[in-house]
Amino acid sequence: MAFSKVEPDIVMERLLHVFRSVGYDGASLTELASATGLKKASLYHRFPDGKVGMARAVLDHVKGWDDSQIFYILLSSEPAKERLDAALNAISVFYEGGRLACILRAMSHGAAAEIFRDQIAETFQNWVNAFAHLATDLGHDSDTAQKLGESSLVKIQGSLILAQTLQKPELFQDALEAIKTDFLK
Amino acid sequence: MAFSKVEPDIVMERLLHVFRSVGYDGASLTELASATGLKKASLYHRFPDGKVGMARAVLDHVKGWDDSQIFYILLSSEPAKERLDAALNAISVFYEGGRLACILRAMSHGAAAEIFRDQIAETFQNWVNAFAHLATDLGHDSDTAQKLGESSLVKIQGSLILAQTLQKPELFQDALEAIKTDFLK
DNA sequence: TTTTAAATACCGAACGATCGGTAAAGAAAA
DNA sequence: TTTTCTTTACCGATCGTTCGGTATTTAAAA
Repeated sequence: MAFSKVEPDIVMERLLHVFRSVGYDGASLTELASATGLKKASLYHRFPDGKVGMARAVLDHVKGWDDSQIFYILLSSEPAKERLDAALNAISVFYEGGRLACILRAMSHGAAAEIFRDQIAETFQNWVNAFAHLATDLGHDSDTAQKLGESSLVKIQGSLILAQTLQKPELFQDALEAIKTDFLK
Repeated sequence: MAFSKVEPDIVMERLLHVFRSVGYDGASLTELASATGLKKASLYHRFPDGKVGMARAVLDHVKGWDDSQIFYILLSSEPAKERLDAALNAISVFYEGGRLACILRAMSHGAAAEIFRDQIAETFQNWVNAFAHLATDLGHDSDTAQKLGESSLVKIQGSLILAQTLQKPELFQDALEAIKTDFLK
């Protein structure tokens, strides 16, 4: 690498921030460029596939975060209750306590929906499965565990929407608490 | 009105369908025109404020639906349990059993977010309040009723997202069932 | 009842602005 | 010097929007 005025990690963070804030269609190259501090053509040097490539890179980046921060924790060999606490804490950090939107939801409308539908569905399903796995470790039967996995994602996604539109981040924290209660019941 | 190739009700339905499907930024005038059967210039005759005016009209239309189909039912003088059933049924119909997205969520990204933020927040709050009111009628105390109102919206919104991305509409029906269980507990 | 004028609705064509994207040249690192 | 990265300048396409003009309907005048 010759030189880079802006570190790749920073670029990734900024792209993620723009996409999750305004959605795929709402994110113009002009905004992506000014947010990253790179000119449009420089973005195309780093992402030869353009806007689609940037979005794909962001989704891959998030997938890596999921693997290391969520699935790794939920499926580790620690005591089940500690795993649940650790995962919910990591989730709370990632969404800044309910102040940031979910990138998967932001990519589920318009032009991006068709391109990334399968990848988004797979990620959601992985989340459901990981939570369901933890539920079985906590003694729930298979059917109940599946329902708990689904309801966890429902509560995370739904509370993020309400937290942001009503500007009440505590609704997100309440939802995380409710998930914990459900699992330990 | 002189003459009208396409009935206003039809136009409203088509606009609603496009906006909720692809979001505000994702809905181009070209698509809105072809969906309604009107040319772009004709859309501007009916909606002098252009795309923003169309979105506002759609949100007003949905507000009217909320008032007559949800709030009217939830706050009527019928027995509380029957009100709950009727409201959940109406909601299920409006979202076609989980196959259609929420227009409010679709308008929460990008350019539309800034324009309609207050109106969207108000509508969500009205939903929460209506559900909370019903909860008190069912004998729940004030705090519990508030939580039930919030969790109802969380489940509706969250399950709509999962139902559509995972293409499993039954997740939405499950959520409606869960709401009923929560209220009657 | 017929004629005429106003009002209403629609549409083709074009507007300036912005979209995502690219080619070529300059500058820094190797 | 070669390679890597950034930059300026630009492209065609599409964006939301507007204009000039044409149907169709309503209503007043004759």
